[in-house]
Amino acid sequence: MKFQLEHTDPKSSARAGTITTDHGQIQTPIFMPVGTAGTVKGVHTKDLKEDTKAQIILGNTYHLFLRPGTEILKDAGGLHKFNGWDRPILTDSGGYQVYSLANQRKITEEGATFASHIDGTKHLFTPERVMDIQREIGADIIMAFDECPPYPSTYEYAKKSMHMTHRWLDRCFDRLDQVEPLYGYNQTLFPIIQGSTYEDLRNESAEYIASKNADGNAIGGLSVGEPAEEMYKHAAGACAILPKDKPRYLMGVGTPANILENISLGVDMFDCVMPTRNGRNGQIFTSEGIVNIRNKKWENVHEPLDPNGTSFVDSQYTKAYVRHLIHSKESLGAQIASMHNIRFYLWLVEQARAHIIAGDFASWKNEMVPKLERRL
RNA sequence: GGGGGGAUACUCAAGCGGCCAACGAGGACGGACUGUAAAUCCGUUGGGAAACCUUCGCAGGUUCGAAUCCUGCUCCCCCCA
Repeated sequence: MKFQLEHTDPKSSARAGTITTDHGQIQTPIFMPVGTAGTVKGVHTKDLKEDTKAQIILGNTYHLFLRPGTEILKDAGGLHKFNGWDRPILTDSGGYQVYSLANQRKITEEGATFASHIDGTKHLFTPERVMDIQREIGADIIMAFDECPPYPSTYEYAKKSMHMTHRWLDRCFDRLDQVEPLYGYNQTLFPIIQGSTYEDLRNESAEYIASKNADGNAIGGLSVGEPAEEMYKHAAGACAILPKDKPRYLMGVGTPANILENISLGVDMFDCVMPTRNGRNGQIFTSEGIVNIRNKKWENVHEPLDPNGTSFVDSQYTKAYVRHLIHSKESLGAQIASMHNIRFYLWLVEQARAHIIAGDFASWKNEMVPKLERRL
């Protein structure tokens, strides 16, 4: 994997660049739709490619390991072959599940023991095992196995956890050196900054991660319930330390406004379940604000979901119709909402990129953010 | 014609003397959702800010007290002829 930094905004830290992988290029800044179980829920790969214009999607190590399991993925020839997505894929390591499935896990220096949320079976994830599984899944970008401490965490806990994540990182790199990719293309490991919301810890972590000289770096431990200002502060702190010539990935972020603010701070890559999950639950993100499509006020509004929308679902379907579908629990409603939201997120980062290249990103961003946060 | 069962809030449906403005489900309305245990979860749903007022087919009655017991009426369903 290679990263070419092409433009930097004169009035902010926003950047535009190109990531090149063996499955194609990614223009940054980029939003990556989440496809936990090997699918971006409710959206065909054809629509994902041709309509939403997604350039890279996520998968999840923990979920894919439990089901369908790595034997089947290996026999398929890796996740790309299995799900028919021939563009880049990034897999999360399962570190976030260590956090979100907290009530059924145990963390030790060796690794994390989980009880499967599907059948209760116990599994031990070590950094080595997680690297092996990610080899078997075969994503282009793979993530270090980390611990994402909850918000808030005590300083002592955050510090211990961060140091353990650093030791786990070394083990990830060691393992990766010993095991070749299985499918004939390269895989790149991104290490992850931790340290909860403690500035000194986060700086220490960023220094350590930067010292690894990886081809890309991730900012973790944020978007776990902290105030947005806190997130921005720590994203900025990370960007100040991480190398400029490598892509920076802020994990799990966020709202459209969050994304523009973080692009402004120097972040290049984002992922979030929001456009898909919230879309399934009736929340439509638009160029004019946030629409809860279930609300009665849209009942008889026969206008596009987003007047400036660039997905075919925007010209094809009206607010009143999508409200009807969501109310009726018709799966097409969830599908339309997901497609619209993903296309909107990608339109947003495409616009950001265009404005960075044009040199007026900062003023455009300041104009957009209040609109994006408006409740319609 | 004879016998039996039933009518409860927007709908379905519990309750069968006081703890009932009335379980539960659906619907409706509103909210939440940030590296997906989520096509999920939460709240409200007779009126009123409240004291309190009006509700359980209709009309009477028994009782300190009735959606619950009694009488009559009106509708609905089932079985027999």
